[in-house]
Amino acid sequence: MKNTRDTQREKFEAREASIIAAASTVFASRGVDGAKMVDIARQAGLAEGTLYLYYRNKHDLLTAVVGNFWATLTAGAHDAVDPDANAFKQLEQLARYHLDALLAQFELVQLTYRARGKENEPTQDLEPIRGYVRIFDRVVERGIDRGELRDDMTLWQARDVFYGTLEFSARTLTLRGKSSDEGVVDHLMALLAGHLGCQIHSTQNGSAKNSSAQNSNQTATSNRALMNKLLAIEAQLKKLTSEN
Amino acid sequence: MKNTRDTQREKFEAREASIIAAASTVFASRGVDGAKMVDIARQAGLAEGTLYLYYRNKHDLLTAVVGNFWATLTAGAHDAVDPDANAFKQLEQLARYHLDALLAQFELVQLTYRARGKENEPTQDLEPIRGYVRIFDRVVERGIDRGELRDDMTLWQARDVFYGTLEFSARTLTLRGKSSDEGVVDHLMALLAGHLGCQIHSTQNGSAKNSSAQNSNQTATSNRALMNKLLAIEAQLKKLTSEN
DNA sequence: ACTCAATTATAAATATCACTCATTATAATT
DNA sequence: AATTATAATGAGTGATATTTATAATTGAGT
Repeated sequence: MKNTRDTQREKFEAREASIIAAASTVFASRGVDGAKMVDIARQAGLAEGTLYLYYRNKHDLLTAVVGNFWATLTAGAHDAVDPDANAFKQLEQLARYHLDALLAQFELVQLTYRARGKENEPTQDLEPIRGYVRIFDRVVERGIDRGELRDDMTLWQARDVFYGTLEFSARTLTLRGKSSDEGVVDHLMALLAGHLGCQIHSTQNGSAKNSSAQNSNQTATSNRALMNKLLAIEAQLKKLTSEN
Repeated sequence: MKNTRDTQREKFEAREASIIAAASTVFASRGVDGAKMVDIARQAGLAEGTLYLYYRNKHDLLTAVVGNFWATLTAGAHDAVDPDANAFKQLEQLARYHLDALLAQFELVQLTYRARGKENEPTQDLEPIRGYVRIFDRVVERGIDRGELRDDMTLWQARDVFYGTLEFSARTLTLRGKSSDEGVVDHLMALLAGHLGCQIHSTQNGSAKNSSAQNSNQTATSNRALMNKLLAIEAQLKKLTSEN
């Protein structure tokens, strides 16, 4: 019932996978320009021409490698994020996972830039990256629904802060030869907590103005905000004691 | 007194500049792989072989183009930042200038990634970028000295947030075909203001331990915990007052 | 003004790969 | 076993980065 047809498919996909694996290591170690198609073929145990039965050209192969990389990351990210945690915890988990992954395989991240040639087809090639980014989006959207994150944020801007910061940090850490976090995630989370955090839902704190995106962050989790809160409480306490 | 020696140098540098100019346009329009050395040579009014008297190979030429780009940006940035403004204003000016520059010449930014082959020589090729980044550093350091920014921040982390966010935003905006700011700078500045802003000097909030670079961000995160505790207390208080 | 050496420019020659295709090997079907 | 269909191969082919042998240019010293 499944005999030949499926066996063929399996064989095909196995070979496809072995090509991707071979190409990944060769691209990562020698760089795109340094990677010769013959080398990749040999590494995968194939003749040069055979490669072209599976991938139209070098660029397509690169695209496949990059896509595979991000797809793998996506799978890992799902495991890394605890579905029962609150939005901040989830973002922190995602950030930590992301940074670790970048540090571990920075060469493959670099390849991503080669796969996007110019400003062109936003079709298939970017799809796996989109899927990866969507994880962030879902966490944030869920956080907003639950009232844990402010609902007036601009999603894509938050996204760029998140991924932009982490990627640049990864580059810096890689250049310095560090392979550890160095507090980057804590730093980023503190930054985001102050800005994306939602005070509106958790309190009845009647400062009506903080729905305006521009200046609400000033009130965020800063020491000043804490002090204000303390002063408010102190005032209430005073009122209470004098009433008694 | 300056006769031949200087004249030669001038001639040499003029030709060098014309090569860079030609290469910049060809690289930017056709991409690195699409750019043929012959085309660049012709564009610069030279024969193919002559190029190699000025630059060892295509990659060196690319590096020179990229270096020139960042050097130009550096010059522009100096003009864009008002030396008399406060640190926040300066950062905002720098951010706006940077984002505009990226949007205007995103192709050249992309080239930067090609010039950095692998994790290699942090020698000459990165130098102009370093110079550019140093502008940010100086603004921040000056802000700290003047007490406008907190002195317990980690400079390189702030830098990565700043440039990482702006570059990713530029990419997003470019992909969407927007050429305007779209509030990105405002957003970023609000974010940084909340986190880099100095309350220590304006208040006497004596958290003496935050001079240690490593766990200062922990303190920032625990502000959130503090706030939560405060909110809980406030709620209890409210209940108390309403019961009376 | 004229050599001569050094420098600078040139285009033809070479080397390197990505990619094609005619041929061979393998598997499926009868 | 014979025949057909499918997959794999590696010796070409062409494009182009880089080299190099040759030519032009320059400028100092006479």
